[in-house]
Amino acid sequence: MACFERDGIFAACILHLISTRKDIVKTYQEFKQVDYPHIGESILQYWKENQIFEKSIANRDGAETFTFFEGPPSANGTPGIHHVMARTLKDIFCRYKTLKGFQVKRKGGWDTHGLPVELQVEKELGITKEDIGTKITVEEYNKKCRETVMRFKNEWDDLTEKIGYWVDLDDPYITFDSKYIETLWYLLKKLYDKDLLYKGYTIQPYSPAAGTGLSSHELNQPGTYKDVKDTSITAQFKLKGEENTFILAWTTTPWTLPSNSALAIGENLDYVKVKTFNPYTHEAEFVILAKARMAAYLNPKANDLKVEDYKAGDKLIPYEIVAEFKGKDMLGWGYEQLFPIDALALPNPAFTVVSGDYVTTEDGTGIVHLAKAFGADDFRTLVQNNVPGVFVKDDLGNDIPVVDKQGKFLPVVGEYLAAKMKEHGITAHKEYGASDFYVKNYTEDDENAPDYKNTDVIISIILKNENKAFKVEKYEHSYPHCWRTDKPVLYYPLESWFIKTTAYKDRLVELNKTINWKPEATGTGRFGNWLENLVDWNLSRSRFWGTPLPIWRTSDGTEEKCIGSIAELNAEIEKSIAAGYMEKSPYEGKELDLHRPYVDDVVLISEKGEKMFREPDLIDVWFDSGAMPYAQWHYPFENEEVFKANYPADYIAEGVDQTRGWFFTLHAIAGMLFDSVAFKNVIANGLVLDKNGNKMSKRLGNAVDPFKTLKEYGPDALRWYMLSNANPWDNLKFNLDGVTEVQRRFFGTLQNTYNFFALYANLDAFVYDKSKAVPVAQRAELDQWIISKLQSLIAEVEEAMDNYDATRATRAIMNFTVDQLSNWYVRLARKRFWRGDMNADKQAAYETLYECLLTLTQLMSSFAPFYSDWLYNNLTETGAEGKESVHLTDWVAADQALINSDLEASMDLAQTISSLVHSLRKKEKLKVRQPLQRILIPVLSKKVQAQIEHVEDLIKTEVNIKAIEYIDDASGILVKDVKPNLPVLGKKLGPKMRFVVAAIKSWGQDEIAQIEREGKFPVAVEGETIEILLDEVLISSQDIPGWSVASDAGVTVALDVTLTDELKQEGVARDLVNRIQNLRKDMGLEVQDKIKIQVAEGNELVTKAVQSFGEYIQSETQALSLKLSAEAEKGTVLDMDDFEIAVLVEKA
RNA sequence: GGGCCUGUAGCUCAGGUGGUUAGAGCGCUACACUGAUAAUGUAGAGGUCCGUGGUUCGAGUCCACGCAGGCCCA
Repeated sequence: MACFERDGIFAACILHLISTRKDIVKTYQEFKQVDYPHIGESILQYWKENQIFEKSIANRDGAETFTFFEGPPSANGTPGIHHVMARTLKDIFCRYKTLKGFQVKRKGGWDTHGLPVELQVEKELGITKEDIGTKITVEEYNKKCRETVMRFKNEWDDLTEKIGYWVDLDDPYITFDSKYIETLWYLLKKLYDKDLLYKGYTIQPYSPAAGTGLSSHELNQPGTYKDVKDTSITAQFKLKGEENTFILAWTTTPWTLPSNSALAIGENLDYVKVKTFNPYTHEAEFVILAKARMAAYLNPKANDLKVEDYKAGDKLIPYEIVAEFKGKDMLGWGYEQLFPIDALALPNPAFTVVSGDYVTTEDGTGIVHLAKAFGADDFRTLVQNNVPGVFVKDDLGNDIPVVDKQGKFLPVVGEYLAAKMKEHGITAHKEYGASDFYVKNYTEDDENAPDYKNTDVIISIILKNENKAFKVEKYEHSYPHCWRTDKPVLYYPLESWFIKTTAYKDRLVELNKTINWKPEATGTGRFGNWLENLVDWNLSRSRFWGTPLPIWRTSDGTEEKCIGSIAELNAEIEKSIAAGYMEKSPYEGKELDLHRPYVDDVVLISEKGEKMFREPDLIDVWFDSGAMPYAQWHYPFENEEVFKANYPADYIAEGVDQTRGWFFTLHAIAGMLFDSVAFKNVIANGLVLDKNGNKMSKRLGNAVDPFKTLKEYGPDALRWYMLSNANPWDNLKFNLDGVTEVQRRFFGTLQNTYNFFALYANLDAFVYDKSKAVPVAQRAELDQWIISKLQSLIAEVEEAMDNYDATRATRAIMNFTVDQLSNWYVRLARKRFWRGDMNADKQAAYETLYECLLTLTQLMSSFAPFYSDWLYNNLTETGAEGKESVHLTDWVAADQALINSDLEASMDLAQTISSLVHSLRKKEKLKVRQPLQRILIPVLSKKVQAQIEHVEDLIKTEVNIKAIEYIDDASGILVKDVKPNLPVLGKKLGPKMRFVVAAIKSWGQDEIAQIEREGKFPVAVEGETIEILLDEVLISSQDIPGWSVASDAGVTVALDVTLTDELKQEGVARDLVNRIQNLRKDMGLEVQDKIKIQVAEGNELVTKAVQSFGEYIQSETQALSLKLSAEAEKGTVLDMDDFEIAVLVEKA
C-alpha cells in the first residue's frame, strides 16, 4: 500500500490508517512533506465518524460544568476572516476546560431579527418601508425575512466545522422561534411587574410634513443633508442677581428658544465677562462668552477704543474684559427665562448653567442653549442634571412640547408671539394668529409671498427690540431633510418604551467589578464608564421583523396589560372572544407565530371591559441576544435544571464592538432580573484588519476569504497565527506571510522533530511502553533537562490558560518546540539515536523524545486541534495507551518533582559557552570539524564551576574541544571587572548615586580584591564616607591576558588555538568522514548500507590520519574496510580545502 | 466633541514594581555545519523606543500636553 512508502505525501492515507489502526504494522508513520489542509479535512472526517465532539461531552457526564455562551451571529451574510478569529477564541478555552475535566456544553445560536435583514429584503424586493403593508403584506414581508436571514447558514456551519470550532450546530437556538420569543415575553413581563418597563419620550428625527419619525438609517440616505441658510440668533440670557449682565448663547433654531430651560458650558473651557454695548439697542452691558470666541463677536479693531468714549451708533463697539473664569466656575448660575410666558414658568433648578461634554469653541459662544424637547443632547443633559424641560399638559394630563406634530407652535406660544408682533409693530405678509406659527414646516404659499417673515425671523426681531439678542445673522449649514417630503426634519420627542436600567445602575456597576475582563481596560474603562453614564434602555423599534412588544393598551392609555407567556395570551384571547371583541383567535387552525401581523390582530379586553390593542412597537434585537442564557433553554417553561447548571457563563468572547451591544444586554438583564452577572470571564477581541492596517471591506477588495485561506494553509496554522501573533484584544493586521511563518517555523520544526523520531524509532523497532520506561532520574542529564523544561512548559501553559491568555500559551509552546526541543535537545542527542544497538541510554533518549512529543500534542490541542490529533494518532497508534483522540484525554499536570532548576541553569551556561566558542572559532577561522585542545573559563565561584562541569561533555561534543579548564582567583591571571548594582544602590543613596557610581567605575584590581576580602569599601562623597558593601556591586571576570576571549551574560571563554600534529590528523580524519559521507549520499546508499574504502597514498597527513583514526572513520561511515592503496587513484578526487586526495568507495 | 485602545529595528511583536550596553522571530548580508538536509548553527548590518515638556541621581517604563491610527458613542 502506498502509505508505507518512505517518501510521498501521506495525509491522504490517514483516514485509512486510523480506521484500521488495530491491524497495521507497528510503526511510526514517516512523512517527508505534510499537507496541512488535508490533515484538517481528514481529521474532521474522523471526528464526525467517531463522534469525538459528542464523546468529549458525554465522557464528562456528572463532572463539574464549565459554561460557555455563544453570541449568536446573523447568517444573512457570508462569514469573514474575522469570524475565524472570534470563533477560534471561543473554541480554545472550551477545549482546554474539557481536558481539565469539566463538562462543557456549547449550544450554537442564530441572531435572526433586526434592521440588517429588513434592509436586505427591502433592497431585494425593490421596496421601501412605506410599501410594507400596502404593496406587500406584512405577512409576506416577514416570510421573506425569515427565509433571508438563514440564507448563509450552510456557509457558516461549513466554516465553523472547518476551523474546528466545536459547538452544537444540530440543535441551535434561533431567536425567531416561538419558544424563544416566549421566554423573551416572560422576561419582559418580569421587568414590567417590577415597574421597570415604561413608556416615555425620546428625542428622534421627525418629519412634520410626513407626520412620522425617521430612523437613523433613513437619515443616512444620500441627499438627506442639505446646505440651507437659516436665521441664527445669539441670545442674551440675563443673569440673576447681577445688573445688565447676560450669558450669550447661539442657536441656528431660534424657534427652540421659548423651550429653553438651561445653558451648557464646557467645564475646562475659559470664559470671560466683557463690558460692552448691545449693537441693536446700544445699551451698556456685560456679556459672558468663551474667551476663544471673542473675536467672532467683538471686533478686534475696537481693541484700543475706550468703553467710556462710545456713542450710540458708533460702528466700532469698544469692549473690555472685566473677569476671566473656567466653565466649571459657572455651574449652577441662574438666569431669567428668555420668553417670560406664565404658562411655561418652571420650578428650580430650571434656567441654570450646567455642564455639557459636547460644548466646543468651534462656533457659537462656547455656551449652548438647551431645549429638552428638541435635541437628544439637550434631553440627556437635562435629565442627568434633573432640570425640567418646557412642556404643557394635554387633555390626558401628559406632558407635550410647545410645538405640535404638524410643526406648529401651540397657542400658548403663538398668542405670546402674536401679541409681541403687535406690541413691536412687526408686520409680515399676513396677520399672524395664535395658531399660525409654523417652526419648520412652512407652506409654500407663505414662503413665496412678498414680505414673508418666518417664525425664526419674527422671534429675532422681538429679541432685538427687547435687548435679548446680541447678534442675528443668516447662517448657512447642513441640515437634515425628510427623504420623502424634502422638508426639514425636527428633532422631536416621540413616545418609546424603555427599560429603566438607571434604577439598577449602582448594582450593575457593582456586579461588573466581579467580572474578569480581558483586557481589563475594556471592563473598567469602556464598559465601566458606559455603566456609570447609563441612560434608560430604549427598547422600541418601529419595524416589522422582530420580537413584538407584548403590551396591550386601551385607546386612552389608562389601562394596559403585559403578556408573559403563550398560555396567558391564549387565555386572554378566550376572554376577548367571550366578550365579543374577537371572532376567533388568529391562531386557530394555524401554527403559532408570535410575529406581526398575527399578534396585531389580537384585541384584548381590559379589566374595565375596554378594548385593548397591542402597542405597535417591536423590541430592540439586542434584547433578543441578551436574553439567550434563558431563552436558549426556553426557561422557565422547559429545561429548568439545565439552565440552573449552566448559569451564569464561565466564559464568553466577542468583538470589542459588542461592548455596548451583547455584553451590555447580557449584563443588564442578568443584573436586573436575576441579581447576577451573566458571565464571569470575557475576552473582547479586536478587529482583524488587512496587512496594512486598513479595515477589510468587500468593496475595497482587501477582504481575506476564510475558505480560500483554509484551503491553502489548513485550519491549524491559521488559528495558531491569529492567537500567537498578538494579544487577541489588539487589532490584528492579518498577513498571510505570518501564517506561512508559523507553518514553517513551528509546525515545520515540530514535524521535522517527529520525522526524526519516527525514522530512528522504526529502524530500532522502538515502541513506547510507559510501564517499561527508564526512570527519569536514571536518564542522561540532557534528558532530565528537557523533561524539566517540559514540566515548566506545562505549568506555564496551564497558568496562562487559567488566566485566559492564549497568546502567552502559544508562544511558550512554540519556543519550547523550536528552541529547546529541536534546536538543542535533538541536535545534541542525535548521535545517541544513530549509534549502535539498543541500550538503556538509547531507549531513554527515545522515551524522552516521545514523551516530549506526546505531551506537546496535548498542550497544543486546544489551539491546533487537527494537527495535534493527527500527531497524537501517529504517536499512539503503536501503543496500547492511546485514546481515540487527544481531545478525549485528561490533562497531565506538571510534575514539580521533575523540575530541576540547577540543571536548567547548567544548560543555560552550556548554551552560552557553546555560542561563545562558535563565535571564537569564527573569529580565528577554525572550523568546528577541526578539534581543539581546550578552552579556559574563569569562574568566580565553585558553584558556577560545578554547574559547568555538569554539562562539560555536552559542551565538548558540541564545539569539538578536548578539555575545559577553569581559572579561579588562585591562578592569579584573572582580570576582574566591577559595576555598581544600580537598583540596590539607588535605594540606599538617592542623589549621591552619581558620585559613588563614578568612584566604583574607577576601581582597579586592588580595590576589587579589597572589597571581596573585606566585604565592604569606603567611598568619600562630599566629605562623608559611604561604605559600599559587596552585594552592592557586581563583579565579573573580564579578561585573560594574552588569550582570545569572548564574553556574554557574565560568562567569559578563552580558546586555546594551538594545533598539535595529532589534532591536525584528527581534523583530517573528520574531514575525510565528511567527504565520504557526501560520496555515500551521491551514490544513493541507504543509511544501513556498508562500504569499502581505499585512500590514495602519498599524503603524509592523510596517511597518518588513516593510521591513527581508521577505526573512527570506519565506524562513522559504516565501512567494513579501510586501507591505503594506489587503487584509490581510480576513485574520486576529494577537495580537502588545503589539498586534494583520491578515494575509492565501493558498496560492500 | 467624549470614552477606550495602539504607537519600540524594514515587518510582526516582547520589554513585573523606573536601574548597567533596549530584546526575539521573520527578512537582509556573510560564514559554517552536513546520517533531521526543502532541515540546522554562528556572526553582522539595522533603533530619535511617535513628539514636547516635567518628576528623578537615573525614564521605553511615571506625570502633563500634543501628534498619528483604530473602535465605540455623540
